[in-house]
Amino acid sequence: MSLTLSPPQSIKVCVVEDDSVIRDGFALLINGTHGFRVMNTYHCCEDALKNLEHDDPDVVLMDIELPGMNGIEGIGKIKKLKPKTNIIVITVYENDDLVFKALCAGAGGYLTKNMPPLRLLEAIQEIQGGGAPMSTNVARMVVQSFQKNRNSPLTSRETEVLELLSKGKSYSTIADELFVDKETIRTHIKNIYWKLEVHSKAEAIEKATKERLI
Amino acid sequence: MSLTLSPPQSIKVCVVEDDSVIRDGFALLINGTHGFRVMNTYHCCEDALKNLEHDDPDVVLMDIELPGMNGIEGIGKIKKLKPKTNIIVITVYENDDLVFKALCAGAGGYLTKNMPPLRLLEAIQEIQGGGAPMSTNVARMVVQSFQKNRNSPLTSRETEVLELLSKGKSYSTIADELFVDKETIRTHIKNIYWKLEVHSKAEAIEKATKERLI
DNA sequence: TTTAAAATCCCCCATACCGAGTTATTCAGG
DNA sequence: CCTGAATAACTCGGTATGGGGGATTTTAAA
Repeated sequence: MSLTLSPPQSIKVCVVEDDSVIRDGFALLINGTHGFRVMNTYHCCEDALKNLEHDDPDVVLMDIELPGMNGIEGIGKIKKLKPKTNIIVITVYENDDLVFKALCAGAGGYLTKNMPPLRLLEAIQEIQGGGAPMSTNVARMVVQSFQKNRNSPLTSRETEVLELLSKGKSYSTIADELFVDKETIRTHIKNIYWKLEVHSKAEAIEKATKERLI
Repeated sequence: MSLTLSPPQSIKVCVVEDDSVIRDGFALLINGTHGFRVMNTYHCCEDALKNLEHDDPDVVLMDIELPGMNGIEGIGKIKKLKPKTNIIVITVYENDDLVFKALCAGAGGYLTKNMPPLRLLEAIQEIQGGGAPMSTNVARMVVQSFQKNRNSPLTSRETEVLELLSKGKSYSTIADELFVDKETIRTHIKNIYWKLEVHSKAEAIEKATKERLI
């Protein structure tokens, strides 16, 4: 019989959240549920990082706006120290910029604070089971990020050329890959520049990326 | 009092699925639930496209492997004709390639056929409510696609340079943006090429993208 | 504190690339 | 039949790129 305080199948959780009411609420909910155990709670990333090795959490619930280091930075540092830790962002902010920064930094889930409490427990299980818990809006943002603008001013050939250009290929290489003359590619690119109202490769790629033409 | 066959708040659904058992199962489930209505079911995209204007569905449930046009192509054509239609892919295949192709083509959700039946109804409501229903594995794939390789051989400065290079910027532009000399950028790029064992910009970007270094 | 890695800068060279301007042919779809 | 799309050709001047060499300074790790 094991003498540890929690059974081995318990999911070890840390909470990083500056609002003590929310922090304690989460801790209470999680600790009060069989199969979960809160190792520690913190009001800032700095403290959480100090004890990360000792706490050895499976899942970290992470706020974004925090005193000192913000949550995005914190995610990066936790992932660097312990790459297998699963991090779920829990915040009130749901704007594109923050969502993508958090995911790029290594977050494996993204929820908003107005979720029903039981959703939190589901999410922790979901991320441990190989999923990626997301709020409705975040899921949509993420999926939409794959989709192109359907009102592109570019023809399909022009889009094709611009895509290859954005991969760093030269006019000659593109010409070879598309089995046409280099001059044809030059003409396509001139037309692309004219349509996008730009005067260089970098501007074209920037504009096309921003408007999701490629 | 309205004389239409379904109340205005009913979600109009079409099913495209070549297995008649599954197709009829879905239709029965959806039509048997208040607030949902199946407009039509099809065994191939071609037929679904012919009646798309008439059916005017809010949501299309789309299989991938189909006789004739495959589901990915079908998604693109439906979105072209009626961009506001929400499409949920329902398939047995969950590999990266198919998932990303489907999302790029315009799918707004992606589920597997082994889901519990009620999940289908939830998913239809979810996508109509601005969400993006995904199976556990698909959600994880999608989130992981934002994350970089944490074992990059490149230094942070080199990564920064390669990122700007991949945006189509020239050595001089990169130098200006990073407030260093062009010669410094050239050295960084030489080191990047050496580390990645490549000999050109395009190769470097290709390799870095594949290994998620940028 | 010694060392190694990272970041910075400089030179040469030859080729290929790029942006701008202009014109023109072929072909498919409405 | 006419427009848009894709294709191709020409010139011109300047820039970018890849490869070679060497050097210094700053930072981080051992």
